[in-house]
Amino acid sequence: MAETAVETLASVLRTRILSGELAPGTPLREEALSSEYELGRHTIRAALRQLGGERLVSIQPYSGARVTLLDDDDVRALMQLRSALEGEAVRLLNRRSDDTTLAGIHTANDELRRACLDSPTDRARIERAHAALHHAIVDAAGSPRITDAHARLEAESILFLAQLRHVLDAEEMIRQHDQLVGDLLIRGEDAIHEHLERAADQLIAARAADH
Amino acid sequence: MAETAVETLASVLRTRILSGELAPGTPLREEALSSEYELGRHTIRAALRQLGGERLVSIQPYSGARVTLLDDDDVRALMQLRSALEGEAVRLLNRRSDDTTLAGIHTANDELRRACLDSPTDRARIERAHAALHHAIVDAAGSPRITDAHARLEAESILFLAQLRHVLDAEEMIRQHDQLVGDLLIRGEDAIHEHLERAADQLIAARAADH
DNA sequence: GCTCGCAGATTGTGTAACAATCAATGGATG
DNA sequence: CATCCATTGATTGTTACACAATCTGCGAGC
Repeated sequence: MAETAVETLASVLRTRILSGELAPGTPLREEALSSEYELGRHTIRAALRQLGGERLVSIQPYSGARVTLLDDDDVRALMQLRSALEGEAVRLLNRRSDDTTLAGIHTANDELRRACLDSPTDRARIERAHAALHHAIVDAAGSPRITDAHARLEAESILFLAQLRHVLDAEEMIRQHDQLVGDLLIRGEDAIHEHLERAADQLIAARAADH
Repeated sequence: MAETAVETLASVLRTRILSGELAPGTPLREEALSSEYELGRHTIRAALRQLGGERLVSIQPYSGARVTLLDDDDVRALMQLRSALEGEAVRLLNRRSDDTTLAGIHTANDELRRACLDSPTDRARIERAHAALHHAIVDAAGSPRITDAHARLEAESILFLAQLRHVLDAEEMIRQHDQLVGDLLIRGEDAIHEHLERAADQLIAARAADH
């Protein structure tokens, strides 16, 4: 059955990164990981290389690996991809749009609201709920292919959310998503395009502000 | 200035894979690469792990790395992403649609036709031209963010083309793209959605045929 | 205060060795 | 003759050690 050490390590680190425990920018030192997990340095390096290929960590020669900090271009490219894909999902959704398919979206939005109100400081929970809502929207389109395609962007999207933490408080999070869900049927794809573009703009503007 | 050995190796292998010199399914043996490039096995392994993260090679425990063979689900997810993105590009394109922006598309299509007629056996050249045409369509939308997002899918798209080789001959390639370019302005995004879906279906059907 | 250079820390790469697993070969058996 | 199983050879997975290459921060000297 043999899951190799490199694979398990990569998957553990991936989880720690996506949960926000390892924040974007955090350095990942080989010796530290080596003694923490009791694995040889080469094993660590292989796992880091793999995560590098997945864009979850960035590797600078002779300076080491750190959790990826998405730069402005990364953010815009990622959001454009999501925008195109989620927009397509919404278009399909509005073509079928029976009430049962929308139930999942409202449930997910309620869950997000509850997370924001119950535990506004537990960002990991909020981010999971946030990702789940967007996932639900894509799912509601009823195309397994779109769901697959969206899943491929999910890891990086969560990385984006981890950076958005300091920009968007829980209240604003609720407000924006209530509006999104309310507008979905009326304004269609434009609603989600705007929603995603606003998020990207907010992060980029906030970063420009602390110059 | 120090480009590390792992990086150069990864980039050399990437090029060889995307040029089609290393066909999908080809095994990549560590010892062989080690003596071919005169590098230690660990260096090879690190590069392979990175390419694994980029999805260009698939690594099976204790059985080694091979150039990724996209399965049906991979193909559908990739095409759905491209479809959403290129569809978005076409929508933008038709909103501006001045003649100069279209010139690039026609040039690229002419180049593709020339490649198919001049050297129908030089698949690498045809694939470059093919990728360039789709790239030109996305470029014509005039949004650098969409271009960025599309670039991220390009490597895997070329991998898809490498597998499409045995399914689509040069003649059919010309026909489908002449139709696509002709329909772009009239039918808009639907034209490109159909174009991409047909390509995916053809590959999947052909594979089902040799069971 | 600034620059230079040195020293320590960290990463990059290689070699050697061995364990773990796979794959194919070949017999033993029905 | 076909089938199953075991052995063997090839390949990958992992480690330890060594050393080179490079970065980084700190202090000496100006």
